[in-house]
Amino acid sequence: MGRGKIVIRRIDNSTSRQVAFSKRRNGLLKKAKELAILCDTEVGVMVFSSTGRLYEYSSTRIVQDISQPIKGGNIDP
Amino acid sequence: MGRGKIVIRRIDNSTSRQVAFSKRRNGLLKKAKELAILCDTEVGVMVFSSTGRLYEYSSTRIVQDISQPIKGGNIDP
DNA sequence: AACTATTTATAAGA
DNA sequence: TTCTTATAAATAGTT
Repeated sequence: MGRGKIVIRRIDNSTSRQVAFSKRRNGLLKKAKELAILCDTEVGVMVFSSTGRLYEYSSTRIVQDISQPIKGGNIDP
Repeated sequence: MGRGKIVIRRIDNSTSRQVAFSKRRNGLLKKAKELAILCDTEVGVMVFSSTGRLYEYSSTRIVQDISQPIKGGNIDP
């Protein structure tokens, strides 16, 4: 999908790899969102950069939901 | 990316929605794998069909890893 | 499931 | 890093 065909293999050049990461990460999250909306399904995507930064998408608030104390539960007294 | 442009909104027709789900789900998983390989990063994708079936991709074996007892740990004595 | 016209994503370059 | 553009790739509609 670009000026030239590429093979799917680790990009050696660090700068090129970073640029590709930024572009493709955005593309992946966009696709995930489209899939969830168009097909009315649950989709979750997690991407970690090499520096450990998290980029994510989820069609529902799974993580946020459990971050709240459970009423009458035994996790957060 | 097709014969006609579409708007990103739930596909009403059940058959069309199922077809789109199959095509786009595959596309998303492919993209996730490409991102992980090209950019040497950790990527995880989960997709649930409307019937609850799971389709997933992960660049590393996060879930499988913790399914094994931790040596000297306190989880599985 | 296969086919293709088109749209979309994106590689390379500025 | 952001914008541009040529081209590869994904996919919508069709068969």
